[in-house]
Amino acid sequence: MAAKEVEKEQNAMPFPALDAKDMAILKLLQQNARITVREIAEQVHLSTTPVHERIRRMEETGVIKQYATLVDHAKVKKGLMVICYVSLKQHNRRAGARFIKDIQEMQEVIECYNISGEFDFMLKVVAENMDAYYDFHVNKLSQVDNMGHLQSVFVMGIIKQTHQLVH
Amino acid sequence: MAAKEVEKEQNAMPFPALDAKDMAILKLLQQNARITVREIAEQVHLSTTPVHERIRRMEETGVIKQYATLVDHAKVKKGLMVICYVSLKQHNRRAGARFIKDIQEMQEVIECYNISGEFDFMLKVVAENMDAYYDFHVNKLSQVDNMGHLQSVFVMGIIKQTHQLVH
DNA sequence: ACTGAAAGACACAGACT
DNA sequence: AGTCTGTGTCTTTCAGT
Repeated sequence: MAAKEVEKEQNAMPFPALDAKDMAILKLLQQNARITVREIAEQVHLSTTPVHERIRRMEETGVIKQYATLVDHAKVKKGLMVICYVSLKQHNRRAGARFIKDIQEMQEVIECYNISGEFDFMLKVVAENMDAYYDFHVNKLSQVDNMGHLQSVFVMGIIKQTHQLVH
Repeated sequence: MAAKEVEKEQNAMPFPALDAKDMAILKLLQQNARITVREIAEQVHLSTTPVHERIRRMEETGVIKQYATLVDHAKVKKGLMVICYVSLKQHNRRAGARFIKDIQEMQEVIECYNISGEFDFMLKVVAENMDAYYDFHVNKLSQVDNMGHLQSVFVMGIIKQTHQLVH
């Protein structure tokens, strides 16, 4: 398969509805991004050309966002995972945009969602250990402009972690 | 690259410390699981053989967990994301194990963590829409044995979502 | 551990049904 | 929208630093 990276405007194009064969292809790719087109073709009972064409189209239309390699947290010294809740002092557009920009630049923050409820954002943060997280919390996150309340919830165990949206 | 799937015992083997070249390889693979060995070799200033060997070793030792294809939630009809907090009534080992087994079988639950604080678990749930989530909440999640309190927080916007642990 | 070469497998494009 | 065929590129192995 090609070494070409998927980088498209995510919501730019309309896309035709995915049929059962597209879903079957996606399911296989989800589990193993490096499966060969041949192997997919065999399993979905097509030849390589249409499989190739369908994958190309799903890349183009943004159905496929990325081919990612998932790495063991602990083995790259990111053994601590923390869920962090944030509320801002002010809620105008400028303040929000500034916060978002800051968050996107922080390598420790691997996910950030705008959420309903008493807090404004939920962050997933990874760090080597508690010292590193404390440093991040006190010296980076707390220092962000317009920061209101902050609450940390520690992940003590990973029960399930998957990216399987298609079944 | 091979179409071989990575499926090893996650914590089974010891692994030698990763050096700077391993990290550089991991960084490239994280961003694009389908990059060619040749391209990696060029960028880290090695020939293909050692790159191939290093990747193979990181697969074996579980540093590389999976080559995954990441799919656009909305485009596969999983546009609604909900964070769901769960507390159990009883906290003995059997009750916990039973809950974990049930959760792992639910396709709607894509992540589940054991957490500190007033709740026992945090779940990330995806569904097509609010109706589908309501159905999941009332007819599946609430029905789980030993279920205590349940609280849902809705994701209104995705600010950041990455798997980049190595920089 | 690395380089370089060499064999076989693969992606990808083209002509056609 | 699909199968078949061919070309160039890639993975993967092996002998030699």
